[in-house]
Amino acid sequence: MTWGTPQPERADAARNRQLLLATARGLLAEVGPDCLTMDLLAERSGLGKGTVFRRFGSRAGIFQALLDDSERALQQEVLAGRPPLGPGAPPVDRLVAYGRARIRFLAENQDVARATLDGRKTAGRRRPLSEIHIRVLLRELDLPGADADVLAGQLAHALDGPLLFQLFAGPELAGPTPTARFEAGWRDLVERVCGQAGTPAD
Amino acid sequence: MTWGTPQPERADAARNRQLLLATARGLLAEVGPDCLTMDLLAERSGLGKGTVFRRFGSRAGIFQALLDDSERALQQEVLAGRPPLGPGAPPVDRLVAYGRARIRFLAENQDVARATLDGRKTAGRRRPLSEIHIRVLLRELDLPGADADVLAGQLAHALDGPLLFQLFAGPELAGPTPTARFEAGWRDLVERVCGQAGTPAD
DNA sequence: TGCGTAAACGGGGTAAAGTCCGGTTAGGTC
DNA sequence: GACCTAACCGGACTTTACCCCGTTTACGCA
Repeated sequence: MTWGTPQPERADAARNRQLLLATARGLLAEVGPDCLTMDLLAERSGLGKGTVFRRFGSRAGIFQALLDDSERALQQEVLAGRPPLGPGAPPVDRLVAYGRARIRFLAENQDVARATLDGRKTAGRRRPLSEIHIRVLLRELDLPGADADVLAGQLAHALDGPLLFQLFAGPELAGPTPTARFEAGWRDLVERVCGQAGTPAD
Repeated sequence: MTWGTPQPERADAARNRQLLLATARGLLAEVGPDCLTMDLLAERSGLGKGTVFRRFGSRAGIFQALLDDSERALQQEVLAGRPPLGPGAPPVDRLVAYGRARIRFLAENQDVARATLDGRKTAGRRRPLSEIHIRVLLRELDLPGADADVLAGQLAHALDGPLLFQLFAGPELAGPTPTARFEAGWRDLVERVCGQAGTPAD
C-alpha cells in the first residue's frame, strides 16, 4: 500500500486507475470540484461506479490521489533537487525552503486540497509527507530536549493549517500576496524553534 | 451571530435549540456519534427535520454547537479563573497552561471533535477561541520581529492538529499517557517560540 | 385584545455517497 | 494451450444529508 512495496496490481486495474485520474482532472477543470460527483466520473470514464469506489475508497480518496500525484514533483525536488530545497543545504535552510514550496503548492492546488478534507469516510489519513520530511530534518538538527516526533507533527500542522483554514474561509485566494505572509511567518517560526538560524556551524 | 451581540431569537427557537442540544447529547451517549442521524435526532426530539437544519445548518453544525457548549467552561476559566490558566500569570505560563487544558479538553471530547470535521457543508468555520486567546497572549509578549496574527494561527494549529490527527487514526484513545506527550511537546514548543521561558523578567 | 408580519415549523422530496453480489477477466500453472 | 482461482467489473439498491415551500406560531402594536 505504501510506495516502497511493489505490491501486485492487475494490469487492467492500473489502467483504470490512470483513466479515472485523468478523467477526474478533466472534470475538475470543466465543472469544478463541487460538481464532480462519483456518478458523473463513472459515466465519463465509461466505467461502473463500483470500480470508482474500489480504486479510491471514497470521494475524498480521489482528491487525495489527485493531490498525491501533483505532489510527486515536489517530492522529487526534495529528494534530489537543487540545494535550498534538495539535499546539501543546512537543515534549517531546507526547512524554510520546504515550507515555502509547500505553501505555494497548497495555494496552487487549493480546490483539490479542500476537497480532500470533506466526506465522512476518512480517506486513508496517512501521515503526510510534510511531517516525515520535517521530522528527518529535525533529527539532523538534534535539538536538545526536543521530542522530534511530536515537534514534527506540530510544525507540519503549523505549516498547513493556517493556509488551509484561509482557503476554506474565502472562496478564492488570488495573488501571491497572502501566501507571502505565511511564508514569512513560517521562516520566523522555524528560526525561533531551531534557535537563531543563519549560522549553521558545520 | 457572535456571542457578544444580543441578537433576538424567538423564544420557541431558543427552547428548541436547547431541546435539540440535550437530545443530541442523549443520543450521543446512547448510539454513538456515527449512528446519530438527523432523522433520528428530529424524531427523538419530536421536531421536524427542517427545524434541525434551520438551527444548526448541517450535521457538523450540531457537533460544533455541542463542542462550543462544552468549551464554555474552559473559556470561563481562561477569562476569570485562577492564575496559571486565568489572568494574573506571565503570558508564557498562561500559554503553557492553556495548551495543557486544551489538549485534555480535546481528548475528553474526542468523538464530538471528530464529528465536527466531517460533512461536505462547512459548518461555519469560525476562527476558534484557541487562536484568539493565543493571539492575545502573544501580543502581550510582544515578540520582536514576529507577526502575531500568523504566529497565533500557527500555534493554534500546532496545538490541535497532532492530537486531532491521532484521534482520527485510532478509534479510541485511552489513558493520559499519549496526551502527556503532547502536553510536554506543547510546553517545549512554546518555550522555544517565546525564547527561554521559566524566567519571566518583570 | 385583535391584527399583521416575519420568523419558525413540518415532513415529503432530491441527489449523491457508499454497498452488494452475480458475472467477467487477467494471469499464473501444468 | 486449457484450466483454475482470485481479483476485478458493473450497476441496481440503500442510506442519509440537505432543500423546499405551504402552514403555523410568536411577538409588537394599535
